[in-house]
Amino acid sequence: MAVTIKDVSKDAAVSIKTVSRVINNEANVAEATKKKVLASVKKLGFKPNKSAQSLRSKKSYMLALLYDNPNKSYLADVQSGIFNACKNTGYNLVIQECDYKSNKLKTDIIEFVEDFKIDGLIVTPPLSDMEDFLKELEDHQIDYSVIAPSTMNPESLYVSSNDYEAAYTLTSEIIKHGHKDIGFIKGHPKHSASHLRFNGYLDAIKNHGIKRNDQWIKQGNFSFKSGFDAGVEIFHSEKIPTAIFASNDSMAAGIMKSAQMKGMQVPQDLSLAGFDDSPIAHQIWPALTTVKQPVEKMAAHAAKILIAKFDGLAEKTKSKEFKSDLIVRESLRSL
Amino acid sequence: MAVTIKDVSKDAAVSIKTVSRVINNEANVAEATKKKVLASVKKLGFKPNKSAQSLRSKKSYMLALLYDNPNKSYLADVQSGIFNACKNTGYNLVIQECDYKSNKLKTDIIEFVEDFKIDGLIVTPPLSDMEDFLKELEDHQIDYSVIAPSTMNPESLYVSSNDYEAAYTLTSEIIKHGHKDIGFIKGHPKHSASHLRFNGYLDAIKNHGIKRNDQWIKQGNFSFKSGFDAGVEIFHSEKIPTAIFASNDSMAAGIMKSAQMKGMQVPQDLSLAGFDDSPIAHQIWPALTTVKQPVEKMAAHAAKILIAKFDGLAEKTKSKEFKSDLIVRESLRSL
DNA sequence: CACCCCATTGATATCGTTGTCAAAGAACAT
DNA sequence: ATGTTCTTTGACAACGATATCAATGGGGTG
Repeated sequence: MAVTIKDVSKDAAVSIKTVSRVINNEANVAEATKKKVLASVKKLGFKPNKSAQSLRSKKSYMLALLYDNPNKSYLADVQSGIFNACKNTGYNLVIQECDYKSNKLKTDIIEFVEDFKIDGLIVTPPLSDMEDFLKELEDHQIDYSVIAPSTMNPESLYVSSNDYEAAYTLTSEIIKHGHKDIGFIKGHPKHSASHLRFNGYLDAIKNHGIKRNDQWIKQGNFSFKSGFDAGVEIFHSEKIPTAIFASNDSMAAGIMKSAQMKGMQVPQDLSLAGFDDSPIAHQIWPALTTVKQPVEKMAAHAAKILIAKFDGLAEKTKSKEFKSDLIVRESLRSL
Repeated sequence: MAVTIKDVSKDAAVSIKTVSRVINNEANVAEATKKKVLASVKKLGFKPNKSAQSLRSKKSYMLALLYDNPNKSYLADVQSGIFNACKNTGYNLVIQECDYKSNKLKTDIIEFVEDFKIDGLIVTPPLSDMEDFLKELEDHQIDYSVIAPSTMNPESLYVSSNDYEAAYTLTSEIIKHGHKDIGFIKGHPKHSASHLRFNGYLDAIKNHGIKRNDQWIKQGNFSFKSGFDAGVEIFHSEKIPTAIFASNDSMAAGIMKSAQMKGMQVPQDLSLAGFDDSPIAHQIWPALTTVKQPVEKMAAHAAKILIAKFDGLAEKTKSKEFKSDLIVRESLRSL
């Protein structure tokens, strides 16, 4: 069988409680004792049994990722980031697909957490925008950290990105390229990012003295199809914009498709910009001008602050805003 | 605190062992007793404590998904499938990113499994092609089920797809459209699917009396860039094929980009086909002719046969081959 | 020197299950 | 009627950690 705490205690000639103290980094253990125990731990290759720890301490060393997101590449990046943050911490990741529209959502998740003794949740959009859901988690004393929350409560754990600024910068860049007629495709109304990006666009054109034209502003939902449909609509207008900024890359790709089907060339007849720098952005031609968020890093940080909280290191690792990068590619041309 | 087995035993006026027997569906419990216990379980809302079960029985009720795959959409589909299969079974999913090139792979995974008492692994390409790795798992008596294995051992648990046939069918379809000059981009040499698809292509052209032209057959690695590079090379040939079949959609998109950059029109100047029906296939224009594998269903089945094995229902749920569908879209035109 | 305090340590109970094994009773054979 | 076997059940130990709380001993104080 595997090495247990008992074996270590025998080898180090101390009680099991002392071993427990050492491996849990508790205070009030003499330096010499600590060294002795750690030597035995290493020598025997002792690893605490997770189930036993979990049973006694009501912790599972499991984080859960909550998601309900159609964007597969986003999901994969988030996972990857969390995974990296968990490495060597003893924590692991369980994933949990949700339906944010389900009215059983709250009870399901709470049951799941209590069932598996999940230590903490990492919540992604659009769940991160559901205030009542987060409230419910708090009521049940469930720890969580939010990626891209709609309101940044300094008490809570979150990572955010500067969507507003990034959209402002990208819009300004389009204007710098000589464009004045700039359309915009809004994202899913339930995502707070949609509003931030839209406001960034609005403020940018306003500050550059460009008047808003609602014929060129369409509601999308982040899906390729919604971008395609928005494109079809816009291209039916009597006047067509010279550039369109879509709130994400999928929708930008949708617009590109509808433009190309109409016989328009990108960027000769129409400049395009997206958001996210998802794989599609450079897998189409011309490649999309877009904004790259450090999704992996953000997710990793979200996991880190949770784990830091559990390990009592909350002071060191705090909620944080991440900066996005503008990536200019061929889909944007100068007029 | 939560309801425990003790509470149930009191309520049902039986011993805790009997309750345990009932919830574990063990034999030799009188029908009347069983009913009584189940009534109490329901009444009190009893749920076994996973940590305690795990500690005592050395099971974790956790499956782990092993992956090392650059294709994010594939990963998301696999996850989704497994997730659905786990629903209502009491099992849950942990994900584990691996590096198939690492020489620590074997020990890392075995350590992970033993550490977390993972009940079973679901192995995806390219790990599923590493015979020595799978052998190692068996040596350690670790249960696993393989998605798309290179050799189908009737003893082992696996789900496979008919890559060879699908590639044969797709190639035949291209030929039916009047093409005789058909290029092929091979996939990652470590994936067994690459060879199956290539062989399907080879046999199809041979059986239709078309001679193989190695100038139009390039080695790729499933990445967009490798497709792009292959396209650039092929378009440097003195004679250019009228159609190219790439072993996956990303590479097909890469070829499309290189063609479009050369001023060629798809499908007017070049027909294209991919494989996988990943999101990119219909997010570019013209949309790709491709092959759709029921990835989610396959992954779900992989999880099901594992769980069935644990629950002793192995007879009912067996390894299985899944059929792919041909999807003809605009990227393929008749000559 | 007696006293107290605090840091350090260990014996033992405990978490909530499942495993072992024996006992009780029913069913069957002799 | 008696012995044998099989089904059903329960008492209690065990899994491997952490929690409680008391014991020990060295150092400081008056």
